[in-house]
Amino acid sequence: MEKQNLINFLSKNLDFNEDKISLLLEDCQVKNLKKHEFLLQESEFCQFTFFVEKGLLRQYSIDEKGKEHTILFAPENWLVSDRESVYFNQPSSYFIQAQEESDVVMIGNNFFEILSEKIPEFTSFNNKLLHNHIRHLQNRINMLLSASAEDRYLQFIEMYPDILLRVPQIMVASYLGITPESLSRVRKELAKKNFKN
Amino acid sequence: MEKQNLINFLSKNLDFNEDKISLLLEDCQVKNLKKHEFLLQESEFCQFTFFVEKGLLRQYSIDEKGKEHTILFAPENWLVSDRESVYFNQPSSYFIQAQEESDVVMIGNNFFEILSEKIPEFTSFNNKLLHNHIRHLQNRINMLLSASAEDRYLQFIEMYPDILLRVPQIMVASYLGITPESLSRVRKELAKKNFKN
DNA sequence: CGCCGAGTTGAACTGAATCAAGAAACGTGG
DNA sequence: CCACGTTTCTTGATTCAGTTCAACTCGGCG
Repeated sequence: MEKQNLINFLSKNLDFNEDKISLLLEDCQVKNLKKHEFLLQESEFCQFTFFVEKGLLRQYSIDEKGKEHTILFAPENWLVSDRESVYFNQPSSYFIQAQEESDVVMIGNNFFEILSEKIPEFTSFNNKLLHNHIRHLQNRINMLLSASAEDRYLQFIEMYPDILLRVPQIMVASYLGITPESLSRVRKELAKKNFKN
Repeated sequence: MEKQNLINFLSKNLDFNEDKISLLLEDCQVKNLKKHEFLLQESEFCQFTFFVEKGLLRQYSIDEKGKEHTILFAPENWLVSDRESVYFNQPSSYFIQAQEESDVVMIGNNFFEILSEKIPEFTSFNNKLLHNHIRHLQNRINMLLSASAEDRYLQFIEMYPDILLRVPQIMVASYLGITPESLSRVRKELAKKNFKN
């Protein structure tokens, strides 16, 4: 079944049997995306939360000078959305793009409410997701406030070793808030150090 | 009544009458803090969410090099907490300190659950708070990724004109992720520009 | 085969950090 | 309420991490 990862994800966290969840998910579409296809573009209203069944998504913004800033990489079993756009009904300032050929479950905005009604415990699960999100953002702010280019890169390797191998360096750089050239130099330095030790 | 701001805040958002809310808040302590007094210190477990009735709180971290990084300023009617510590039961990596003489309502960690039970609509209000928090953090990340020292300062003035006047520059600098010296120069430059125009 | 985006490297530049010193503002205890 | 020490703010000189610009290589894809 094409939504298997999402079903696992929910049934594991909700302790609700797979068949019932499968039933609830019936009217969520699954979309197959080619590499570089967009799920959301700047100024659009974000209509869905996306669950990545397969592949890799990237959420990013483009600033006034035309520079890309990667907000998030979302590999298998991750959720992506522009909560600001969804929740406050604003046009989004982000792009969400498939970085690889991907399968995505499109979760409508009202779906969470529906789920809350049918599964009481879903509310607290949703809460957990929000808290996780907050934790994640908070840590990133801390990193941006305190760490050098090298430290950021090391932290990134530690946290997302798999992603490093799946995206071009230029995008890692835009996640870390440094230029691709700087990242290239940081890597060179690290290689030198590791060779010495 | 000493919790009046919190009562207003909740009754406005919950459309629940003041007396009932007042009753529910009965077992929340109010604490008066002298300037520089701490509500939370690094490595402690955060036991409360704090609602600022009066005064100004600051949440910050200290990195390995001993530098302070301001996470948040919380003036009247703001909530502060280390959600990561509260929710995931971890020792906190933050300090929460009174920046002025302040009155704070201490909201116990189970209080939100209690409220959810008694006021069904509270759940969605809480949701809104979490989304707001996420929006706030997300915007800050965007700023840190894309804006220069001067831009950050201008954004700060725009967003928190009142706070600017209530805290030393050194703390604004630590919020913006720049040194106090740099902030001083940015201000000087801006003063020059404004004089010309 | 030829092209284009990604990565590397070098040289010059620059925004911000660091270090240092002096002036002003603050607060604490006598 | 004054006096003293501490913190904050400013300014200058210097340094440095990271950016910018430009040239060249490499690997993949049409």
